[in-house]
Amino acid sequence: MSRALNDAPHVSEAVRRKVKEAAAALDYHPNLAAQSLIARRSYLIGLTYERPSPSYVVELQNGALGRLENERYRLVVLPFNHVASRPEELGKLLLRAGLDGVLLAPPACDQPVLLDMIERQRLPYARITPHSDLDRGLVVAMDEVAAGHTVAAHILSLGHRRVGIILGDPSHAASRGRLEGYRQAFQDGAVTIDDSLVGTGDFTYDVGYRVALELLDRPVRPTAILAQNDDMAVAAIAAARDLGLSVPQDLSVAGFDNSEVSRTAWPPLTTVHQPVREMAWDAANRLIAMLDGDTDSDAPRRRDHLHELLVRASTAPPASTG
Amino acid sequence: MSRALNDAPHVSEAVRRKVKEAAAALDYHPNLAAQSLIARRSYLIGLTYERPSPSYVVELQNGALGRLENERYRLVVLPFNHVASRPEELGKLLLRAGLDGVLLAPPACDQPVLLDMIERQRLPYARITPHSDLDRGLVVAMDEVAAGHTVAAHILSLGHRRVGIILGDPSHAASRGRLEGYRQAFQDGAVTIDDSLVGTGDFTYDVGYRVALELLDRPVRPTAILAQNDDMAVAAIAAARDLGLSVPQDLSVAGFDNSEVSRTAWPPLTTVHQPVREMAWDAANRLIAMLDGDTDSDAPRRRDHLHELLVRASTAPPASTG
DNA sequence: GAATCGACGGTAAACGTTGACCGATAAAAC
DNA sequence: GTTTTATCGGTCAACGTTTACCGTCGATTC
Repeated sequence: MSRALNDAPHVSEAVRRKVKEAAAALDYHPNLAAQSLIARRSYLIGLTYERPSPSYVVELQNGALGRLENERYRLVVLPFNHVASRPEELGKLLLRAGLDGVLLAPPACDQPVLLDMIERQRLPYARITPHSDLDRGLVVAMDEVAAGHTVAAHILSLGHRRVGIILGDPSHAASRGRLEGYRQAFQDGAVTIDDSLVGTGDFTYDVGYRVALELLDRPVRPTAILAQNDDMAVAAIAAARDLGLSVPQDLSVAGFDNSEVSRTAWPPLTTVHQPVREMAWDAANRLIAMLDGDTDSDAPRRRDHLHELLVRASTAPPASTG
Repeated sequence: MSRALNDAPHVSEAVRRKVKEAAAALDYHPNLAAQSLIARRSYLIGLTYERPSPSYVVELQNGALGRLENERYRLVVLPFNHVASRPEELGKLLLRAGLDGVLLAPPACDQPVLLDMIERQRLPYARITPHSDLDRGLVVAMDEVAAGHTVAAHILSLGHRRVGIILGDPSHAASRGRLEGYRQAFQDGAVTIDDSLVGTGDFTYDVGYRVALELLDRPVRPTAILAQNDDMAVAAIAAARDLGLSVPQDLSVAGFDNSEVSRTAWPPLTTVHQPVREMAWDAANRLIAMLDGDTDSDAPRRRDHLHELLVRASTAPPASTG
């Protein structure tokens, strides 16, 4: 009887205890499929991401799982590459997965086609650090522009004026946001960005290395490099070392993400901490609140988390300011 | 009608086509809970692991997901810390999760209590690199002893005789296996392990750093350090640098895992590649075969994958041999 | 042209749980 | 002692599929 296990009323204590004992003795576990069928819930939450750095993925997962712990919900991981070129495929995958809700990390969270699909099917979703259509769905955001501004301002305040930039994957809106932040900081400092010192990477070490080599091969070498994530920043350090330059004496390098490599690299990277874990927790939290019908309509649909600049040993004033 | 969508016989082409069109028009998706109920299957595969390095987790996941792609099965991640001290809790978690099968990574795969529980409930499972009870369940293994032997033999062949060792978490049987491999290699080379140069870490950077500092503080400093994973090896390099030693001139360092940091570190780490992704793929493959009833009883229950020594720039002959 | 056979479409039971409903029993009030 | 009420335990429909079964219709064969 479901009433006994469910602690429902209209059941005597004696019967309840007996039923529970029997259930324990038989290692009885209620059939989740039947419960799902009647509750019209699968108790599954999806998490989609696209081949970013391992530490980012793990932070995302741990954040979401931290909230799901002690809940009935389980987390299904659904990595998917090249969303930008085939958003409908991901949509189908998500809709077929029988989820109660889905957490969308970049760049999936910025695909209008995808959002249209899952909205049509009324699949609840939360977006983690989206960069477009910020009024759609539940949004957990970090101000990428402000973060970009902070790290660029740090470099400028050290006295650097010839600054190289390694952009991330252009399909990630984060790349544009961070660049916009750089621009504003440069404007504030009355410095102009030298477009010839802006290279495009894709967030990977290998491409970052190549782009860094090109930047350092210029007749007037930059004295600092702003990389849009840590992997590319570490690559820039390696490239500098291979050219006989030492960091931070000959070249300052700043990264982005506060990933594991930023701490284990030498010198440790100056970087920007993104509270990925906290944001994933928050996204899961808000999604669950929606699913469980806690209609706190006073809760804002968007929530901003703060970034943090971590100044470590990879940045210093330029050797000779002249 | 299920027959039309299911491509079953006894359905005319016209009707089948009409049904499929209607289904597509309505964005119809069959209810997975109802299907699960009747099929007595949830089409969920669990993956349990315990707080190892991010790259290891991601490799595990990608391997398993690679096999699950284009299958009905979905992957549920179930990290669980401190299994050794509370295996029954993980057992309950797994049994309540409504899984069709579960992939057990270390150290969960070496908990007899856990295996007992899930066997009693007839939950199929595959174990990835277990170290005890190798005859229980489906086993995907790598010979840790042989791998330890290989890397230790490499260090000895370079001429090192005073070798420091940083062990991993003692609760991981891998730590013991690798150490046993070291021992055999030392024995082969007629070298004795200096127990005062053996420190115990826990696979993390921070503890690895502390242990490395202690080892390098000895009156007779080791000329090489064998770390049982890459994070601790990178920590050892950092510790050496902080003491004014350069790697590999003053100290050789070898790691384990071929993780991302081993490639991005400076100098790049000599390490042992564990085919984690392949093993996870294989484990998922064998688990699915079992679930789908492909009773290839001729398939061995255990399968060994090969390790590979990657010699990079962090190891070299000792500066002065004597 | 009638009978048999095969193919097709419809109907209904089953999966394991929940929750509403109903009858019965015991307790309380008159 | 009888009526009312509250509480408990049991029964049954429902969730959305799948699959077995059955009836019917058309086609083929004698």
